[in-house]
Amino acid sequence: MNMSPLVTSAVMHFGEMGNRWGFNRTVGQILALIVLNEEPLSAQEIADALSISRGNTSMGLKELQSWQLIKQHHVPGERKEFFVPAGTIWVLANRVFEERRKREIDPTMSLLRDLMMDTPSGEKDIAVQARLNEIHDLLESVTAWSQELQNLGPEKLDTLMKLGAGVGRILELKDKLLPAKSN
Amino acid sequence: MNMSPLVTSAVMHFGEMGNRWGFNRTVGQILALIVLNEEPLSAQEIADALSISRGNTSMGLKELQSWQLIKQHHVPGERKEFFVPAGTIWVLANRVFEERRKREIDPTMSLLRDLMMDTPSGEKDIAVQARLNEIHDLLESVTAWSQELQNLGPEKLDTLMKLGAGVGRILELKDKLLPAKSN
DNA sequence: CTAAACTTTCAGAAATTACTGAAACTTTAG
DNA sequence: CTAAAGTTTCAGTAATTTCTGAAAGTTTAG
Repeated sequence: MNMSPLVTSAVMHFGEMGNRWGFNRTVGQILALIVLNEEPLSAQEIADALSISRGNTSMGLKELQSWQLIKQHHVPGERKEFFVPAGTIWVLANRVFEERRKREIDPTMSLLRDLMMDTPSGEKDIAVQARLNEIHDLLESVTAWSQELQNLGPEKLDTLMKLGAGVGRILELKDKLLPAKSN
Repeated sequence: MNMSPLVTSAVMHFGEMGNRWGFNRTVGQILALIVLNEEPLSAQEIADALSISRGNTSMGLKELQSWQLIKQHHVPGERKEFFVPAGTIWVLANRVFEERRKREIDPTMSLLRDLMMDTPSGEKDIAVQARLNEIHDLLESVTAWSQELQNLGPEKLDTLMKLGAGVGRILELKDKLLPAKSN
């Protein structure tokens, strides 16, 4: 399995981006390689193509599976396991998003809730709690909203995006349109 | 400047979260401290409160300024500089979002565009370019949309969020409502 | 059961990233 | 101009993260 220059560039880049996206270089490279190949790849092929150790490859694949970005693919008559992307690009992007939310936002929300329950130990702490509350509410809004978008699915999301600045206008109309909404 | 237990917990947590949010532990702690204090803080006070070196503090403040999350605040009659948050929580959240987009998405979009221009070196590369194109379009949609949200501002965003699943319904109505839209 | 084919684990090495503190620099009061 | 008050830089060190490769583990064919 030797990579074309095109694939090589893309794989290298996704490796560099990897750490910014929440996983490390190798994991990013492995993901790119699997996504860009239509043929399922074995762990050994991946290790060879990327010139990384078999052990590292194994750990990377494990991590990508824990993110649900790739899945195993059994080829009849073959002993070894092959790997393919866990879904369309849209699905993968959602998974990354979701996973990052779990790591980057949820723990903070949870802590903020706890801190808001604590008895303030003085004047200043009351103001601090107000701030924390503000942060909490913002995070809550953002997560609620991002989940909403994920539920919409790609086509509707696309409509929404094409709407662009029109969203503002629609919002203004909304009350007239859905006056008796139940939620 | 000694921190109350409440502030300490929050600061420590934001430190831990720091690296997940794109900056390091110390930078996260400094930000939390500045945001939670209504009084402007000097570099020395920050270094003391967090027990970190003056040099590290200076670098952290510099980074936070480059992210536009804090700004200097001059106290008349005082020689030293003080620091305060660069805006409301909403503004800060937007800045973080924006900055991360620049680091995490823009470089990839740019590379993808370049790779799509390259002459494919074979059969397979054509399929690869199709994939890359798909990724590019998705990223483009996401960034366009996130900018849209930022322009809405917090109040409208809030309306939108309260709407929740209603968004889907509105989308279905949209064509009837804005049949002659120009964008 | 055994051997072959393959995978995973993990201790230590390598690479990367963050932090300290002393020296260099800047600004302002006098 | 000089000294004092403050800030920034950066070489070296410390801490953290990632990677390797050999050993241990697993599965299946026969």
